[in-house]
Amino acid sequence: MPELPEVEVVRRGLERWVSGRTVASVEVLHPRAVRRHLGGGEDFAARLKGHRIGVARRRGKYLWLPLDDTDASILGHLGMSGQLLVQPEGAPDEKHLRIRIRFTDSGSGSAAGAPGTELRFVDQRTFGGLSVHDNTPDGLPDVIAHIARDPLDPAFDDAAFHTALRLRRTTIKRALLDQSLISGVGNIYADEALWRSRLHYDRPTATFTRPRSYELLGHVRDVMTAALDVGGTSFDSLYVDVNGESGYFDRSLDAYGREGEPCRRCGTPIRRRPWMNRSSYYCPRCQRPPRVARRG
DNA sequence: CAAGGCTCCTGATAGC
DNA sequence: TGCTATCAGGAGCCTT
Repeated sequence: MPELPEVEVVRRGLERWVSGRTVASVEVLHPRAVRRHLGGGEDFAARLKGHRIGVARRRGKYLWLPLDDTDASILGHLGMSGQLLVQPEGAPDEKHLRIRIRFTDSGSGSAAGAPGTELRFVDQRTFGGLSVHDNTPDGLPDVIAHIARDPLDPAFDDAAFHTALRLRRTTIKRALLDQSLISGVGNIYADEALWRSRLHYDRPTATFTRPRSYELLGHVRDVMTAALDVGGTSFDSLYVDVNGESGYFDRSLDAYGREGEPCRRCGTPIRRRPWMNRSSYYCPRCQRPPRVARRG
């Protein structure tokens, strides 16, 4: 389940292995993988062919590859199970291979004799996908203009985040998952940051003081940075980075997925609660529910 | 306009 | 054995 750290690992892999290469051909093997591309698979392929890939960029969980000499980019989202793999040409197709992108510097067009590589989008659950969009004047694909900056972005405005949080009439975990308020945080890192902050997921955002908001942001950054340092999180074999290497940050999680296991601070068994059609993991002792009566 | 619920999808797993 | 139910969940879209 890729969140910001995992997507950043992928972005770095793309920058290393894909940026600067020119697209020779594109194969779309599953229409759902390009469903955000309004022109369909054929148009997607046509928009890429012959264009050189610029430096890979990322905002939150979105990443994009600018197409040089155009005002457009390939936008990608990994969804739940998406992978961008750089594979040797001729390697057996993955079971859930959705899109294949070949480059001019390999295969039959290769001047060197070395086997070339291709970029593959592999996605079991097909929540992710690739598409081409025009850029805004800021160089952002237009369809993600509503996505907020992420907490690792140097231009992220902590004070504005606190102000926005105070104005919301919602609870803290919902706010953390709202990509128009702060991007890159998913269910896993939300639970981890809340555990570190000793905050219950149902605490109303309107109760947040500035120090509390800042402390939470600090923990969000710390847990993401720690995950980045070990190359991303992996809970099953679905997530691997751009070169197919799994992360292992899941061994360092304190709350997520630890139902019944002792809290690493106080020993109380971690609880799992159904929440918004998913789960929230928290320590019932360290993260006390708000006193305010909850509806429902 | 904001908030919250629904839905898309596949595979692993549990229960009967 | 084989079926069904449940869970994983990001984010666009729709309703209230």
